[in-house]
Amino acid sequence: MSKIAKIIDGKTVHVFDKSQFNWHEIRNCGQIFRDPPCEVTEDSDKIVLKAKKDKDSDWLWHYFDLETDYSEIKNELAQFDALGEAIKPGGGIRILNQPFKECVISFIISANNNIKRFSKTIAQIDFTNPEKHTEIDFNKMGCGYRAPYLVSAIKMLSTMNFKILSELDNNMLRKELIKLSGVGPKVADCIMLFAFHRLDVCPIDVHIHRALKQLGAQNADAIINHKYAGVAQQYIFYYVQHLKGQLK
DNA sequence: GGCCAGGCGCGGA
DNA sequence: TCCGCGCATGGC
Repeated sequence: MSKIAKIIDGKTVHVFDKSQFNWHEIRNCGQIFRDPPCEVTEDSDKIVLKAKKDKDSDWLWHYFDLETDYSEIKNELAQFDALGEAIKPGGGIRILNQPFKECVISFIISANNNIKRFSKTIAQIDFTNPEKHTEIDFNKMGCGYRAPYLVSAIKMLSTMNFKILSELDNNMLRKELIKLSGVGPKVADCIMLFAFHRLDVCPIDVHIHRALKQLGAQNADAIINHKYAGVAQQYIFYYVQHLKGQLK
């Protein structure tokens, strides 16, 4: 039984360890770009999550990965001197279990785009029924040249089985995901981390490379290949955004 | 006003 | 298999 949180009733979850749950940090570490799928309110001694309409507390439990103790992950990553400082500002980060389709669609749109712009696009998408959006719809939402990729990928998604994909190892899974149009190595890694919870997968881009160098990581390879490399990546991403002062 | 954005698809070598 | 290029469009 988790010491972090407790299911109170069918719609409510209480998170008692406030040091490892912070929606602002979860929202701004680069894994998700929209409002939470539940009410999040803070009490003096706990955080209260209340599920919306079609969701329930079991769903929230899985979505927020409340079984996992992130203090242990933080301790493990803190062995790297270069990460010591980077972990501090985003201590409340958790890696979500995002719905597969939503994750694929979101990260296709993120490619060669900026966060502010594509967040606005993502806010307009109906993720419960993405099949209903046409190429013209996606164009109106500002998807640009990615509109046909999205239509094609969404169609292909309906032939894919999340459970079967879940059983593949990292290399095989990446290979399958790249078959989706608009999905290359970088977007595939994001999907693996944020929808398949492959915490060892570390989406690498120039920012992360630069940040590791800036943090003085002589052992960047050891970090990138660590079993929690993906989580480390999220602390680094948040840390950089935090320093840039670009967080709302 | 020009460069950039959490890259990717495509054609040619 | 590996380059180099073009790409919609708003933010800055």
